[in-house]
Amino acid sequence: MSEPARRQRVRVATEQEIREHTRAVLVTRGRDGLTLRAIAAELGMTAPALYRYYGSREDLLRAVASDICTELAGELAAASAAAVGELEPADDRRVSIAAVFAACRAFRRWALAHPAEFVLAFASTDQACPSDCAAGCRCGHAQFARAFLGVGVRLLAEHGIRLPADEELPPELVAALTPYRRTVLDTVAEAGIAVTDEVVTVGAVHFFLQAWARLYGHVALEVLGQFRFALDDAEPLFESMLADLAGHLS
Amino acid sequence: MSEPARRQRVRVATEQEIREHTRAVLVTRGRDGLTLRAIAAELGMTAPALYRYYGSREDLLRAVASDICTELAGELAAASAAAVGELEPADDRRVSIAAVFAACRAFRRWALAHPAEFVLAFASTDQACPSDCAAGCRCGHAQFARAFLGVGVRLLAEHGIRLPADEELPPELVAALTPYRRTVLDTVAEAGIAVTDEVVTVGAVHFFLQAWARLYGHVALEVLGQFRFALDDAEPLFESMLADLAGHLS
DNA sequence: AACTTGAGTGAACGACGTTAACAATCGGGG
DNA sequence: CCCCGATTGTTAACGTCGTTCACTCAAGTT
Repeated sequence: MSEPARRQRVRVATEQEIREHTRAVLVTRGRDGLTLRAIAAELGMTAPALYRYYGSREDLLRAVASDICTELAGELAAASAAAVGELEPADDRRVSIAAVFAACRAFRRWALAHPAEFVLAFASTDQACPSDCAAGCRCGHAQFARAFLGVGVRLLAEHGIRLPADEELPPELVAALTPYRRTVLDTVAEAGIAVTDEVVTVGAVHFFLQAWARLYGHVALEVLGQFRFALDDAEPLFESMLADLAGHLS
Repeated sequence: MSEPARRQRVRVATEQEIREHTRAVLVTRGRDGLTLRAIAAELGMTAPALYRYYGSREDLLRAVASDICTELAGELAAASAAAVGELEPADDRRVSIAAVFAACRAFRRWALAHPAEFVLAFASTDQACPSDCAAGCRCGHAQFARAFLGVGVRLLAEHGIRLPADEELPPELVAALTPYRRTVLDTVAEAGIAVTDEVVTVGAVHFFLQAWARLYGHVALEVLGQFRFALDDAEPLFESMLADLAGHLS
């Protein structure tokens, strides 16, 4: 029975190799130069061979975008862990805040260093989820959100954070967020992070989504070059955004 | 001498007609169906004729994106003015805040109603400014920012708003923002809005850019469908963001 | 009336995504 | 061992794309 498994293994390896070379072509030749023939040539193949592995160019790009999100999620977790390692473990909540900051800065740095990949994975309509992107979805954004949730939930769980109580939020906001709160709880539990239900409040997921929108907004504007009309260097603006977020948490 | 001017007029009219039909094709057939042949067919022409008016497909799309920004800027100003008209003029600063809110809501509504145009004008790398997008730049984003500046500066000028003094901001942030502050002052003066220099502080432009990043971040995520992993309806989240912005202004 | 200029056409080029028909290779069962 | 079916790759080709070129034709100038 290892025989079909063997075939399967080399097939999966080829698929991965295709995605890696696709990323390489994306980086070196830009999005316009990202043709099937260029990808195949880099692999020593011809373009139609790619159709043995992916149903279409869009399928392939979707898979690559998912790869990018996975890799980025790992980098964020690593950057976060590294930042924690540099601090005294007894330094209470500052450690957790530093972990979140490190992940945010790593996201910005990565995006600026990999603009083409950022646009493909985070600023394209193409590779949106297949409609029912819910709880266990492995698609790009959800998987990537999990990385942020990891550090964020730690911050919530290990140190009491002042956030608006559910009663202070407008009822329609609570209603809109409640399903996602359940998703977060499931995701966190599945990830093995021990956390009681009371710590992940609706206010917490609200803050999380707002923070994500700010982070994404800044980084997307900067990567797309749409801050240049105002700023040469957007880093101080980014840092002040982080400081403002931290202020909400104090 | 009216003869060459006449030629010029019909030429300009044709250029505009081309851009209008380009938008129509973008809306009806989507970005993938936006081919030169489709555009030309809608005009009763053939594709090569378009090259008499635009040097390339990208040139044309850039011009269309600029058109979109101009139109949107007008809509935002109109929505803002309409909201002001609905209130008692004596209602102090609430009027100005309502004007800003109306512009923000109009931006979101427009983006959701015109996703393809939003992506073309606000989420593409292609049509970035020709590098020196500075003071008098007529390119998309700057022109569009002017519309927001209009309502924002009113808010600043007519009613004292509590914003951090320049000394409270990190010095590198002040340094990064000071050139843009001058640009804003010039833009505002050029637009005929009477405002003293003291009202447009570095803190004010800082708040303006932060607010723009939040607004853009939310709307882009929503239009690109990247909130769906969490929310069915992002409007309550949007409204809570506006409320939070207003809180910073109180 | 001859000449210049500008707008528009049709044919064509090279490259693209994709499909179809065909060759080679590989693993498992008589 | 050898043949068989599946898998993986090839080449040739189709239709469409952006773009260029050579050409026509009408309008305006002198």
